[in-house]
Amino acid sequence: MRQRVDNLVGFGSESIWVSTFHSMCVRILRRYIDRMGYDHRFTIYDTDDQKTLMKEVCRKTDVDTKRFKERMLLSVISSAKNEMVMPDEFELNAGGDFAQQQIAKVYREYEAQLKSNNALDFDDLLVRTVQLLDTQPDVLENYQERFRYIMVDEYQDTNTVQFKLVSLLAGKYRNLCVVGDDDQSIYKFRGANIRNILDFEKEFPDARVIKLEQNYRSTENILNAANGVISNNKGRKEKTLWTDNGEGEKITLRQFDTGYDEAEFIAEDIKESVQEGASYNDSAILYRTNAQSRLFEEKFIAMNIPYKIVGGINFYARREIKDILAYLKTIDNGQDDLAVRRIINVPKRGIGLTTINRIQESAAARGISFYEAVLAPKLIAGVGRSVSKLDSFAALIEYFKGQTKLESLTDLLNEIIEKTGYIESLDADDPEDAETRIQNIEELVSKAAAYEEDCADRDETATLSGFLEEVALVADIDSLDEDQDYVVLMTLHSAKGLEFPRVYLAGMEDGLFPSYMTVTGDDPEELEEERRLCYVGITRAEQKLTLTCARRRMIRGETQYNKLSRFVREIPAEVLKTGSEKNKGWFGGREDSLAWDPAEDNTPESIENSVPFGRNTYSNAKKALRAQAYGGKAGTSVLQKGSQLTAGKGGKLSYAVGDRVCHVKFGEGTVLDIKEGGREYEVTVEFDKAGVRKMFAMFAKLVKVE
DNA sequence: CGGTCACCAGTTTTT
DNA sequence: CTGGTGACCG
Repeated sequence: MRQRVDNLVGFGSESIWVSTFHSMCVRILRRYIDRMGYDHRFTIYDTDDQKTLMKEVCRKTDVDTKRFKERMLLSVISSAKNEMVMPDEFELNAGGDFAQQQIAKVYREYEAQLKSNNALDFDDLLVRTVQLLDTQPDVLENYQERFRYIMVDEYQDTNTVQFKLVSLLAGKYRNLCVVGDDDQSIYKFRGANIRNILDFEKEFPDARVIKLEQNYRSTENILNAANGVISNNKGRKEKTLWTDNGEGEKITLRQFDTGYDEAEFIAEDIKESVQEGASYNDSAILYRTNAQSRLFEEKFIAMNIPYKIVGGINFYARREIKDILAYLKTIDNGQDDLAVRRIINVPKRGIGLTTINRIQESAAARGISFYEAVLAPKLIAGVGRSVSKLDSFAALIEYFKGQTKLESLTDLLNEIIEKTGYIESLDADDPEDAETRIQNIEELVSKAAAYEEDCADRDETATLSGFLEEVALVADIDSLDEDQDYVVLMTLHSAKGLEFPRVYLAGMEDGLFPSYMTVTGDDPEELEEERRLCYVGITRAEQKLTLTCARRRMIRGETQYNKLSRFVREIPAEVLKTGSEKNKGWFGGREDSLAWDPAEDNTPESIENSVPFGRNTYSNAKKALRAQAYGGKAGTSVLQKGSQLTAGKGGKLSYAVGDRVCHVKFGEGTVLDIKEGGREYEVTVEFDKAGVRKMFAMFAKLVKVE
C-alpha cells in the first residue's frame, strides 16, 4: 500500500500516513497519552502478556479459573472494549447475573493492573485514542486538520471503535472514502462489525457508492469458482464479479491419501513450474490453520525449495525472544511489572518465588512498582537473604539503562545477552534446544539492526521504545520481499489483500476448512464466515488455482478422516478439472470421494508407510537449512545465493587471527584475537574506522576478505 | 531455592 | 504432542 501510494503521488507522499489502525493509534498516543494519565513510554501487551496478567488478576480477585477460563474472560473483555463498554457500564449491564458480575470485577481489576503497569493491550490502543479525541478538543482539531482526506481500506473488517475513530477524524471535513467488500469479511472473531460497511449509506446519507464489479486480477474460471461458492451465503449484497481476462486454465482439484502426499504433490508441482520458467515467488500455498505449514516445510527442505512461512507461531512469542524483550522493556519502562518479574530470575539468580511474591506484596502495599521495590530491597520484610542478589540485579538493569544513551540498540542487545549469560543458561538448560533458540536470538539482533538501518534511512532516531513497538505491531506479512524468490506459505487470513499467479489451497476438507468448530457447531453465520474465507482464498489466484485435500490427516497426534470440503462442491463442475490421469492423486469424479468411507481402506497399519522421514531427520534437515540460510536481512528460512555459514558451536571459523574481515556495520578490520569461551567464540577485531571491538562470532557474522 | 516427575488440559483465524 | 502446573524432595 505504501509503495502504491508513493508511486501514485510522487513528491510529498512521505507526509501521508499509511498504516494500520493500531500503529496510527500508537503514533497519536505516544504524543498525547500523558493527558490520560499514562507515561508516554507505555508498553504494549500481546496476547501472551494479557494471559499472564489475567492469571494474576484472577488470583487477586479470587475468581476460579476453572470456571472462568482466562481465554474466555479476555475475549469477553475484548468484545466489551471493542464496543466501547467500560467496566462501569459493564457492571451495570450485568444486573443480577452472578457470572457477569464476576467478569465485571475481573474487567475492572484487569484495567487497573494495565494502568499501573503503564501498559496497553491491543484493544486499548484503539479505545484510548478514541477517548483522547473525545475529551481533548484541541487534539481532535489538530488531527482533523492533519487528515483532511481519509481513506480506509478493507473497511468490512473494521470494528465499532475503529468506526468511531474514523467518524471523529473525518467529522470536520467529511472527506472519507472507504473501500471494502462484504464478501471478504473474515474477522468477526476479533470484533469486526459487518454493519459498518452494510450501513455506511445510512450513516453517511450523502455518500456516493461506486460498485467495483470488474476484476482485473483473475481469470474467468477462477472468478466463476469464487462466485459459485459465495452465492451460497445469505446475508450479502448481491453482486457478480466479471473479468475480460479470458477463460484461463481450469481449476485443478486433487485428493490424496495423506497430508504428506498432498505436500509432496504441491512441492513437485511447484518445482515443475519453475523448470518450465515460472519463479518460486509466483506460487503461494494457503491453508486454514498454521499447523498445516509443517508438512510443507518438511518437503520443501527435503527438495531444496526456497520458501517463507508468514505468521505461524509468532516469532515474538517464543520464550527466548520474550525474555530478551522483557529486558528491553524493563530498561525502557520500569513500570511494567510483568516484564520485570519475567526476567528477575532468568537466567537463574537464586531469586525464588517466595521472594518475588514478597516484593510484589510490598510494592502493592506501598503503591509503587515492582521494580521500584527491587531498588530498595532492605525495605521489604522477609527477603533478608536475597537482598544482595536483588541489589546486583538492580545494578545490572541500571547499568543497561545508562548504556542506552551511549550505545546503539544492537550493541545494547548484544551486551544484555553477554552480561546476563543468557546463552550459557540456555545451553545448560537444554543443549538440544539451545541451538534453535540461539538462532532465534540472532534473528532478533538482526531485526534490531534492520530497524536501526530503517530509521537511519528515514532520518529518524532509533529508540528502544520504537523498536519494541515495531516488534509488537508490525505484521509478519510486511516482511514479504517481492525481490526474493521464494514460495510463500500462509493462512488464508494472512493472504487477504495479496495476489499470486499460482495459488494452492491446501487441506480442502470438511473439519479443517470449514473448521471442525463450525461444522459441529450450528451457527450458520460462522459457516458463512468460513465461506467468505474460501472466497478470499480463491480470489487470490491470478492464473492458476489448485485445490488439494487428503483423505486422512494427522491432527494433534491423531489420525482424522475427512471428507472433501463442502465448499468444493459449491464450485461449478465445468470449471473444475477432475478427470483421471496417470498420477496417483487424481480421482475420477467427485462422488466417490464425497461418499468415501474411512472404514473401507486406510487401516491404521498402512499409515506409517506414508511417513516420509522421521522427526529427527526433519529437525536435522531444518537446522542445516537454517544455518545455511542465515545471513539474510530479516533472517528467515530462505535459501539465499552467496550466503555463508559463518560460525557456530562446533563449527570452524572461516577466519583466523591476523586475517582481514568485514563486518556489516563496522566495515573492514583485522582480527586481533579469538577466544573460545563455552560454546561461543569471542573475537576481537581492530576495525579501520570503528576501533577495537569484542564480539561474539555468532552475532558478528564476520566475513573474511582477501 | 531449585530440580524432577506426574498429571492435565487444550488446540481457528490476528492487530 | 505440547506446554503448563502442582507436589515432593534434596
